[in-house]
Amino acid sequence: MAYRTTPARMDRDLKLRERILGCALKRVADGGFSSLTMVALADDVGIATGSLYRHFHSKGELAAEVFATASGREVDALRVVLRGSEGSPAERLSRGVRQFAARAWSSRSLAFALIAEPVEPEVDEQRLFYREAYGELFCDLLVEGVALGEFQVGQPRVVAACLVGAIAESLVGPLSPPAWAAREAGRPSVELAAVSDALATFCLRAVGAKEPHP
Amino acid sequence: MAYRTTPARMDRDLKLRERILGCALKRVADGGFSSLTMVALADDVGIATGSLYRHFHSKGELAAEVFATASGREVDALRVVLRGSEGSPAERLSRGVRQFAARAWSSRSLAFALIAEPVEPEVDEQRLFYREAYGELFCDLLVEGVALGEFQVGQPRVVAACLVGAIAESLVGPLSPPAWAAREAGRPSVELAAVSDALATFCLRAVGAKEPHP
Amino acid sequence: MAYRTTPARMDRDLKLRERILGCALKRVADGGFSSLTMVALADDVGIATGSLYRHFHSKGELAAEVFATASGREVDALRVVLRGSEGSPAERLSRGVRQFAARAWSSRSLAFALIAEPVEPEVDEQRLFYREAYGELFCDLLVEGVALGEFQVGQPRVVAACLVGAIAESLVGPLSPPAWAAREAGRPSVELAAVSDALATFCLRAVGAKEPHP
Amino acid sequence: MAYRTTPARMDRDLKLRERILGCALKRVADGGFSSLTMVALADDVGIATGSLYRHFHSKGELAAEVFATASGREVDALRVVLRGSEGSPAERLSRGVRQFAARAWSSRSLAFALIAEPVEPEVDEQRLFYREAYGELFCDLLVEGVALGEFQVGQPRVVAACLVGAIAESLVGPLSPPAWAAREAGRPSVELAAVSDALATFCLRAVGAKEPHP
DNA sequence: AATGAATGAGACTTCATTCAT
DNA sequence: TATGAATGAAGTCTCATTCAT
Repeated sequence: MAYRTTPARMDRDLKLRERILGCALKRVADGGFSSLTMVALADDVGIATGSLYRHFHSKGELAAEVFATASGREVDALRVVLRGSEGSPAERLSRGVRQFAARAWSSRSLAFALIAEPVEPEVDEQRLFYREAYGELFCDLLVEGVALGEFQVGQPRVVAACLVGAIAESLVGPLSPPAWAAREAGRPSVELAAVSDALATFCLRAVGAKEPHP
Repeated sequence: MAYRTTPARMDRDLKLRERILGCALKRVADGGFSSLTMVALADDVGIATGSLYRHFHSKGELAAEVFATASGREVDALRVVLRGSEGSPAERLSRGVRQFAARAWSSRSLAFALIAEPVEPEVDEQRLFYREAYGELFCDLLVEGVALGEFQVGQPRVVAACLVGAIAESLVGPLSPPAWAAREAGRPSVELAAVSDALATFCLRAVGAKEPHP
Repeated sequence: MAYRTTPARMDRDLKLRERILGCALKRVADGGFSSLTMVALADDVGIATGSLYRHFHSKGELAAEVFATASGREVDALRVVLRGSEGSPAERLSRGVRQFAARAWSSRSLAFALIAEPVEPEVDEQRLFYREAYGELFCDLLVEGVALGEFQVGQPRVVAACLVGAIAESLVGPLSPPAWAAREAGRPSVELAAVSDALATFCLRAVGAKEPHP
Repeated sequence: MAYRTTPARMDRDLKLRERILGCALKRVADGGFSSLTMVALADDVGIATGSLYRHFHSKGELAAEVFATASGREVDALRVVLRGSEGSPAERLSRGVRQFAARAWSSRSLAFALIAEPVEPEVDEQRLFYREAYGELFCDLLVEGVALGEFQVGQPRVVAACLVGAIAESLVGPLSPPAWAAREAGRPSVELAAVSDALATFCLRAVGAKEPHP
């Protein structure tokens, strides 16, 4: 009652909240988001199910915060390198990219859960399959271009994946329901044509194409 | 015997199967994979729940086929342009990328469901948010590099997204559980260092950095 | 229409009916009664599901007839030996028992399905467990009695199982719902006391107890 | 922590668990194992379906425990008489058999469900019918043997049932899939010939045949 | 008469959320 | 305040039976 503002309590609550998030993160890292159930989580933490709801209004909120926590760390780490480190932008870009890859590598399964979230196992299989299918198409083209002296690409498979990712990601923003709603509400939003142009230029340059095409 | 192979019957069956897939695709496009339930789907199609199981052994199989159908179309369309159209590789790459974007645009929400699969709605929100956060970091760097004359980038926001996508996607393959298993079984597999190098080169070139860095 | 009594048709129908029963028997022998489904059976026979219902009103009827067919064969074989063969009753009894065991042995899984029908796998496990538990109790007693020179038993484990079976089976009749109903309807029926006495005498003699106890 | 081990709570839980088992037992006794469904059971107990799963992992586990509970009581009761009571082995055997019969009698339908588990009602009918058919064959032989002074049998019908039970039960063990697997894996296991011999001797003695036959 | 796709009730199971203690 | 048993809606899947073709 006269409880709610006791500093000691606030402190304890904060600690508990973070312990919950820590356990949840561990669960997601080990078994993906689908293994994050409230009962199992409460058990991990050593508290009652109902007590979770003192700290999070719903499971969705909790899951979102788990995602945010994990991603937040990565964004912070990236910020340090990209903004705060020495060297030219190109050096920092290179360094940032490499660090990102190295960090993801060191927490493989968490990174996988964050980047490629599982829905149904069979669907996941398909996703990997089609990602490779796209990649292969680009890969063939890259090899051909390299043979003609038109492209400069050392590892066509990796570069092909990069192209797939670049294309997909550049579209996620504009395609996302919020962006959509914005557009329909008349608010300013990126146009497809602009994205398309920028994307094409990006890809051509990335593969070392001789001259920038329109 | 009389009946079993009647063309009319086969035709009707094929049509029903495709009608089911069609309705399922619509559901996924409208509400993501999480809105694809057998009861709701059967209701959409106007048949009994059990009847779905005459055409698909399990929900997973159905969902996988929905994914495959939708993705397959895109892969096919891309193949035509990338492999079968006229022009130099660079021209074809450019054309392919633009077509991909245009097609995704025309089926916005399905494309979104395929590229950025929903888990819990709140988690999805976070994903978009953090994708932007990553993007913003890169964007700042791009702007800085452009100001210094080090990078050549017209639409920093889009290019930043491309970078995020390229990085994530190039890692999805090596990070995926199957790739993992392969590595642990001693089978050959792409090494992180190689990916990392190729990735860095890719990014630097894509942003028009003057000189290729290590 | 003028169809129903054509001899040829009747003949064909009889043959089909028996083919159905044959396939059903095979199914039960291979996978127990739980693997007997109408769709699978129709598939085995090579006819339509609905056609099964021309020969059997319901699945229950079909299953009952499968049971009857299989058991009928055994009863017939037993009758030949018990009634129709040469030798004294004791010789015939001995011969009949041995034949029964040998036949069951040669169609192990069908015999098991008939004698110890599966319900739920876990329940089955328990049944076997408790049959052994009963058996062990009797076994201990037999060993003790043999040591005291009171019983004459060569294979206590087998004899213990025989005791369990004799007791259970002698009760199945009187315990069965039909027998019950008969009793309640005032119709004559075996009394528990009589069964109990006969059972005890049977068991004592069977284990070679020196003197018949009351 | 405050709560988790409260005696009152543990007591209530135990009571609920036992209440569930009690209701399940009643269901099985009344309608056999096939009438034991989770929805119906939850309804009987007056709780939600899902609550059953707090006490039992699956329906199979629950059903197995019902079986075990009921059978366990009988085994315990039998043990007391067979092992723990006074008198010679023969006296104890006689007493045990009679007690078993009396107890089964007092819970007629449960005993019936345990001893002769229902699959499909119609199949059950057949089983009873054929048990009688076997019995009748033996009965005739017994009557004949008695008339010749070769057998000593007071109640041929009951003794005939005992013979059927003894034969079936002595075979259930060796015929059971586990025993099978053991044999195929080369592990020692009872041989048919041994069972057959012991069985024949058992039966001949049990019917008071003058001389032991091979 | 034969077909077999369709039916649809009903079985088991999971899990976010609530609320009496 | 914390607890955690209970809830109950919702999901997937099975299969005997029917009936239009």
